[in-house]
Amino acid sequence: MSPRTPKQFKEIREEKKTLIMDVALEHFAKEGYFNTSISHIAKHAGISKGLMYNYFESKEELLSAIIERSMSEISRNFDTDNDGILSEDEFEFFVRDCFKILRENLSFYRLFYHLMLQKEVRDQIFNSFSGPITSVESVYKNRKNSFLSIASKMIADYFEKKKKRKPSDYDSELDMNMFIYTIEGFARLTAFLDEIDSQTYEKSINRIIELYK
Amino acid sequence: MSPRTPKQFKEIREEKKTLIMDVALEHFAKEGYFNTSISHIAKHAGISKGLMYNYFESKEELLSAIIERSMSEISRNFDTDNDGILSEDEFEFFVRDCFKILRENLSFYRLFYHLMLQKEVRDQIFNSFSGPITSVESVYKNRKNSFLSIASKMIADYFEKKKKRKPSDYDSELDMNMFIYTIEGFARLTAFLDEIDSQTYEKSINRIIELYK
Amino acid sequence: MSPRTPKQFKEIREEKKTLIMDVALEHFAKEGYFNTSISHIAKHAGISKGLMYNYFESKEELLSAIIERSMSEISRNFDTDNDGILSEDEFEFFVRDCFKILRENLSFYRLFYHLMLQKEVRDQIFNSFSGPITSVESVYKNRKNSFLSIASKMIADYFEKKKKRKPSDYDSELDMNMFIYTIEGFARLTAFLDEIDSQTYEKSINRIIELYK
Amino acid sequence: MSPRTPKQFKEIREEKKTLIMDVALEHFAKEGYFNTSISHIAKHAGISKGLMYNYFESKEELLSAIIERSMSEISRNFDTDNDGILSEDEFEFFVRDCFKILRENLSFYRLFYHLMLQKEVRDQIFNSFSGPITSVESVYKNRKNSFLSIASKMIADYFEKKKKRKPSDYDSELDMNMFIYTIEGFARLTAFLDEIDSQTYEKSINRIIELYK
DNA sequence: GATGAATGAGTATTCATTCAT
DNA sequence: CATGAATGAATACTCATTCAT
Repeated sequence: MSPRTPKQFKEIREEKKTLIMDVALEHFAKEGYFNTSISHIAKHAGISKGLMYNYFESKEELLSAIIERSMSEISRNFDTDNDGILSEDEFEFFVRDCFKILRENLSFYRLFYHLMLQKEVRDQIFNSFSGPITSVESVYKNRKNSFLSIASKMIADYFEKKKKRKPSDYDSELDMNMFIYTIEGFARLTAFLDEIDSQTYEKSINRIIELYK
Repeated sequence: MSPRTPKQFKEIREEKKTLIMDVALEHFAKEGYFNTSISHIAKHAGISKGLMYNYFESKEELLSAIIERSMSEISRNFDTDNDGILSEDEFEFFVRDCFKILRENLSFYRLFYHLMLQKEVRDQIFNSFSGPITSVESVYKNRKNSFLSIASKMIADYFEKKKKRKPSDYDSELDMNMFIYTIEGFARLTAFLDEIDSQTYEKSINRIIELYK
Repeated sequence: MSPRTPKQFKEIREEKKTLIMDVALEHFAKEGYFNTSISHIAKHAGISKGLMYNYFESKEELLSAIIERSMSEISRNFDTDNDGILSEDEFEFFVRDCFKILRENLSFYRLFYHLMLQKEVRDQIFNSFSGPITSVESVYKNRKNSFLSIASKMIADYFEKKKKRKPSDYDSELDMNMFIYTIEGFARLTAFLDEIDSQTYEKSINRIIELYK
Repeated sequence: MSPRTPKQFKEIREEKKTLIMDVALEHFAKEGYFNTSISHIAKHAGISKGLMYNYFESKEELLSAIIERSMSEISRNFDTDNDGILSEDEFEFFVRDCFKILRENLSFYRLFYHLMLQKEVRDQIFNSFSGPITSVESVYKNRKNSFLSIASKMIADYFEKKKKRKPSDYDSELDMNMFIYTIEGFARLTAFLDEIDSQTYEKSINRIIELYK
């Protein structure tokens, strides 16, 4: 009966927020953002509609929070204890990381494809979000300081560096593009698989590394 | 004074239907299916809301018709004057064809990604549609006779055949998967580009062919 | 190739009108007036929507015409070659007539019940329509000169006259009401029967006559 | 400050539901089901259109709920504290009950005639509804256990029993039919009367009892 | 006369959001 | 913090009616 401490309140708030976001992401990714009503989310989260608005200002803000959280998680999970420059081994880790994270965020990934059409969503994902990796000094000036920009930059740098190991006619940009296409396609096709076969999955990753390391 | 002939009526219908579908696809692909209202489409097509329903039973049916038309166009444009077995040169043509068609159907492609979440849409695209290429006898029995199944089959056969030209440890399935990932990723990233740089585009295609022919 | 005579034109017009009204009545009585669209009627009558409006000014006017026609037919079929005063035998004929006509106009009767709620319809049926029996001089001044009023009057007169044959405590009005309730209920229940059993039907009529002659 | 208790919520819901159904029945019975829009009902009930859908899934469901409620009320009001077998006195009570209830449910009765055309409505009224009188064991096996079936059965039994008191040539079925026609016609004509004259009403009921007891 | 494309006002229905309690 | 009744603007869809040909 003793009143909860402010800390407990905050914890409860965070828990509820997390719950709502989890449920929302699940349904957004399964039935689509537009086909999922606030009522539906509230019911499945076991709360009232009104409470939802206690935590999120609007449906759009809820979506935003979900995207932000997922992007944040993704970036946090990346091993970025380095100077932003990838050695060959680090590149391999980097790729493996990407796909580990993909598997752990399939729902989000699906939702992301669904929402790609909305310019605001693209903007949020590519520009607005700034993760914790703000230390890389070499981020291009004309790009937003987002996790994705930084990752792009790291990849670009890696392929640029790769040139040194390659014959003079090596086209690093083209090679990088091929790499990007491959991981993108692999990610997309994986995201819409009903079930992932671990063996095939691993084999594909190994091959991608073999091809582009 | 005399009433229009049935032929004239049919022409009017066909023209209007095409107009509506064109406008709808444009807006579906730009603002998203769910954010595009029938009113909006009607206004931009310069017709009344009611007329839309003279041609399409519902918004969903309009979408369906658009998908079907695009799939039909795509399949019609494929050079399929062959036995379903691709020689090396034909494979090259096939890949080039794919990307030519992609460029000509960017709007549809975007919409397609947007709608991937909806199972019914996936079903329609992967199963329901049967284009004119029904002559390939070797289509797997347990697959629907759709254009996409046939294309998949042709690709699978090509990579299987490729084995003969390759060392004994050649893993055709893995190679095929890499190929599919690459074209898929290339397609997807291209679809969401604001503008396509023809040179980069061609270069990428050439490289894909070089890598997987 | 010779141009049709005005008479032929008129015949064609009448035929088409009849066709439309027949089809409309059929569907109005089956699916209800409000659930039957003009398109539906036109399609089933094998004509265009536009042509319908060539014959009838509106859907309501079509309904009106149907009611008028049915009422007219009904009144025409009544044996009214008399002075409006029913002898006992004539009463019997009158009752039999009523139910013969009912059987021949079941669709209309059903529709009539459906529309009873609409005051305009009740008005049209009870007041507006004036059949050919305008010769009965004794029609109450404060009633409209319609077929139904006249029939009511004839029945009222009959029961009034019946008094002479009955004991002094005979309540002709009450008896008449019972008669009216019985035929009304019989009519209504018959109208919504899926199929009429002729034997039961005749037996009921005979009994009604027996009871109220 | 404290939120409403579930009980309070339930009360609000019940009250509003009742209000909506009352207003809807009133207007359905006056202007007809098809001519009464949800907007119209909402306006007259002093609520928003949206709220209606908080209580009823659709206009049709609202109608259904009204029918069910009326049928339930009607059956509840019948004195059925007996074994389903009517003595002569009980028969008299039964008839008087019928017409008391009729007077109390004139709106519903009018609506009922209006909707008779719709097969679904007939089905709901004759079959679906099962009131509390489920104790009568002799309900025919092949009939639904609805209030109307049970009432029919009780009447049929009564007339069958009446045979014993009557001469050998007494046709109980015919007599029963006459009875049913009379009450049906009386009910129908009463339902569409602008105003009921109590004296005539009572007199008619007395006469019906006198004739068919 | 005859056609059916075209209109637009009207209707049911949905759903994010607010708010009294 | 929590509830769910209440709102209203938006949306898909219908259909009687008009009109150019």
